[in-house]
Amino acid sequence: MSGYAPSEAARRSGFSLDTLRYYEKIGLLADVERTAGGQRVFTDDDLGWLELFRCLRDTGMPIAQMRRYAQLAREGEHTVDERRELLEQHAARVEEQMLLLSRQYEHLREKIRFYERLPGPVPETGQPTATRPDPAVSR
Amino acid sequence: MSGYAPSEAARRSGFSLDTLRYYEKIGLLADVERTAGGQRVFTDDDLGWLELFRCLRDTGMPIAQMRRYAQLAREGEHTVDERRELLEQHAARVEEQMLLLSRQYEHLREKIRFYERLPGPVPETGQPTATRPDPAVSR
DNA sequence: CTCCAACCTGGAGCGCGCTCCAGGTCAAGC
DNA sequence: GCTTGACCTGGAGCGCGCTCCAGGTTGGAG
Repeated sequence: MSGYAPSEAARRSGFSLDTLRYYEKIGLLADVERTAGGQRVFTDDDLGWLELFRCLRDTGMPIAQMRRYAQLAREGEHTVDERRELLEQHAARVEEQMLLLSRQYEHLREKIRFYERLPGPVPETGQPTATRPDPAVSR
Repeated sequence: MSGYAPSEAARRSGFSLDTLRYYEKIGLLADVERTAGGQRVFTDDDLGWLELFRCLRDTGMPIAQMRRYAQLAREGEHTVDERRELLEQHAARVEEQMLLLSRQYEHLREKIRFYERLPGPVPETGQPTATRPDPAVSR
């Protein structure tokens, strides 16, 4: 139920072996267990952390902040407020990010719609088209 | 109505002067006009391109692809199909990106909700909590 | 016991997208 | 005409997040 070889941990977490080692080196993962011979053994708890890191990474949190979070968590219960705060601020940034992304996605779609309205290799007509063909469309 | 000094173009586009020069250097912006003395003069058309680049950049398109797009556009009307294709494929990637982002945002929210349910500095109870406190939550 | 694939370490290198710098030129205001 | 701040160029440097490498060790299968 617990105790995964590095390759297995990589497979399950979706991070590369190198990344797992890197995360440990910079102090994201701390106290990863070892065999007598020094090979890493990842626990379910480690995998839980990795899942969290993936979430934070996918949402664009810089590593320095993840480190801070992990550090706080290791310091104990008295840091829960700060941890929640950190996550909430991050969530707020993610919301902005999603908003921007969907706005820009709409622009992109608009631009594509323009291309679809082109019937074929007909010279672009209408619109105060500039000398260079392309933009002027999305405005 | 047309003809902006570099600083003005930077202000309007939101890109830094260095970035504008960089974009020209690598061939994103081509044929930027110059004064007799060699200083750049940006047109409305240039600003249109910059707006497009911002859209593509904000949605995560790598510069190499933007370059390709700009190149195609410069080649003329016979590349419209390829350009549309390029944008459509990009839009598809953006959709995936938005999906991933909102999924991970939900995880984040879930995690925050966990913190909010903590009444105070009470030891975490319930759940098969691991030795290390923090993750195990978001699973 | 032997083999070999998986693992270890410290440190160098990389790809991206800028950003900064030195040393020189331009041009608008006085 | 002079000053001064905006601009020019080529090229080096940077911050991030890995990724790769050399050279050595471990440990399970046969």
